[in-house]
Amino acid sequence: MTANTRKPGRPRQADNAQDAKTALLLAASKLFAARGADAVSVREVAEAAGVSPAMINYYFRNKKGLMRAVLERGLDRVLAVVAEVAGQHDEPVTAAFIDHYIRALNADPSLPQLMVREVLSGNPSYQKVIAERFVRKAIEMMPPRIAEDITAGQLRRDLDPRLTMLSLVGMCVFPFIAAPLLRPVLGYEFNDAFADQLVAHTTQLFNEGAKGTAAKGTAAKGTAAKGSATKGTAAEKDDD
Amino acid sequence: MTANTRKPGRPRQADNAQDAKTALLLAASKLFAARGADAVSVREVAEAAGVSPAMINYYFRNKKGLMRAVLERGLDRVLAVVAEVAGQHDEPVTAAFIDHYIRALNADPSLPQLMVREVLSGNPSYQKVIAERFVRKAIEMMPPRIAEDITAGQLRRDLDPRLTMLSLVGMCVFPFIAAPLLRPVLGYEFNDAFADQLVAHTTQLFNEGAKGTAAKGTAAKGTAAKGSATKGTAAEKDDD
DNA sequence: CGTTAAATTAATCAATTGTTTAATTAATAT
DNA sequence: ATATTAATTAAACAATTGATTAATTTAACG
Repeated sequence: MTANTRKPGRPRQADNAQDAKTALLLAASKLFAARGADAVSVREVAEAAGVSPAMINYYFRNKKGLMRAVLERGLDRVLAVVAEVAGQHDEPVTAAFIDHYIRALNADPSLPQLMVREVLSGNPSYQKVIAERFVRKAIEMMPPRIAEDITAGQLRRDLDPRLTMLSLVGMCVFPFIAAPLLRPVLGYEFNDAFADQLVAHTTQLFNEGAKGTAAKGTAAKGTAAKGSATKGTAAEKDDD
Repeated sequence: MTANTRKPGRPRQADNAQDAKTALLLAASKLFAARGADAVSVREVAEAAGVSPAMINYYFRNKKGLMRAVLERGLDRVLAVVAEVAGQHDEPVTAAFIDHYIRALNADPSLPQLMVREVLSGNPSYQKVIAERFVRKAIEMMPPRIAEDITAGQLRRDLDPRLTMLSLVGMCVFPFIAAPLLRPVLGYEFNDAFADQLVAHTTQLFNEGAKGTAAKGTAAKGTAAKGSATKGTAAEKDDD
C-alpha cells in the first residue's frame, strides 16, 4: 500500500522493526499458500514484505530457496501437532488425531493447501522436502501408535495401521482441500462450530462405521448447509 | 522429437491424422495434469501436439481457454462415473461409490490431481467451472441416494448425508492425491492389486468402523509396503 | 474455373519474470 | 579515525512467456 520508497544502504537499527528476512518469510507464506508459488512474483512478495526484490536473493539465494523456507516452516508446524497427538496415551491416537488435526487445520487452512499444491506440483525437490521432513517422520510416529491401540483392543485387530492412517488423514484433510468448492455449494464456513461438527461426525464415522444399526446419539446433528446455496458469488469477467 | 517443420498453409486432408484441435486437447490434458497449467508453456503444448503455438489461440482463443477445455473434459469423465454409481440400485451407493471411484482414479490418477490443483489455484473462474459442472451435479445425485439408503435401513439413521459424502470422497481420493509422497515412503504402486486392497480396506472401514470388536475377516490383508522403503530416488541437483 | 473461406505457420511484439550488478548507507572491527 | 563488512536499494539484464500479425496453402463453393 505505502510506496515505502527507502533509499539504498543499511537501515538504522530500529529495535521494533522485524528484520527483512522474517518479513519476507511471512509475506511469502501467506501469498504462496493462497495462490501457489508459481503465480506469485518475487516483486509481489517483496512489496508485501516492504523490502526490495533483491533481498530475496540476498537472504534465500533463489525464489526456490524462499519457497523451500516457507515449506519447511509450514511442515514443522503441522508436524508439531502430529507429535503432540502421538505423544499422549490418554485416549486412542486416532480419536486424538481427528480432534487436534481438524482443529489445527481449521485454525489455519492454508497449511494443507500449501502442502497439497506442492505435492502435486511434480517438482521432485519439493516433494523430497515434504517426504523427508514430514511424511517420513509422521509415519514413524503414527502407525506404531495405531498398532498399539489395536493390541490394546481399542481398535479392530484386522486393521492395517498404514492404510488406516491414510483413510484417517483423508477424512480430516479433504474438507479443507475442497473448501473453495464446497463453500459456495454447501454453504459452509470455517468457524469453531463447523470444526466441532466435523470432529463429531468424523470421530463417530471412523469409530462406528456407517452401517451400524444402533444410533449411538453422538452424531453431528443438522446439516452443514446453512446459508443460501443458490446465491452464487458475483460472476467475474468471463475472459481475462 | 521430430522437428516436424511444416510450411504454412492449410494441410492436405489426411484422413488418418487427427485434427489439430483434439491433438492440442490431448497433449494439454497430459501436460497440465502432470505439472499444472502454469508450469507448462503454450510452446510446449504445441510441440507435443505437433502443431504451431498459434493454433492454441486459433482454436481456444487463450491459454486459459485451452485450460478450460481440458478441465471440462476431465470433469465430464469423472462425473460419468458418479452418475453410473448413483443410477444403480442393486447395492448401497456408498459401497458402489468406493468400488467404482477408486478403480476409476486408479486407472487415471491424473484426473483428481488436475481438479485439486485448480481448486487450490484460487482462480475463481476455474473454481466456478468445477463447482457448476461437477460439484453441484454430484451433490444433486449422491446425497439423496445416501438418504435413500438411510431410510432403507442400510446406513445408520443419524448420518448426515452431506458430511458422509465428504468423508467418503476424502477416503477415496486422498491416497491418489498423496501418491507422489507415499510411493517412495510406503513403497506402494498403482496397479489392480493395490486398487483391490484399497477398495476392500475402505469399504470395511467405512461400513464397520475402526472400533468394532469382532473382526469380520474381509479386511485388507498385508501391509501396503512392499518395495525397499529406504532406497530413495536418485537425488537430483540441490539447486536449479 | 475463380473466388472466398478455413487452417496453418513463421516471425514478431509487448509484457513479465527471476536474477545480477553497482552504488549507497550504516554497523563493526582495527 | 579508518577500513571492512553487512544490509539495503535502484537499475538494468537476459530469458521466457502469451499473444498477434501477415503470409501461405488447401478446401469449399459458386
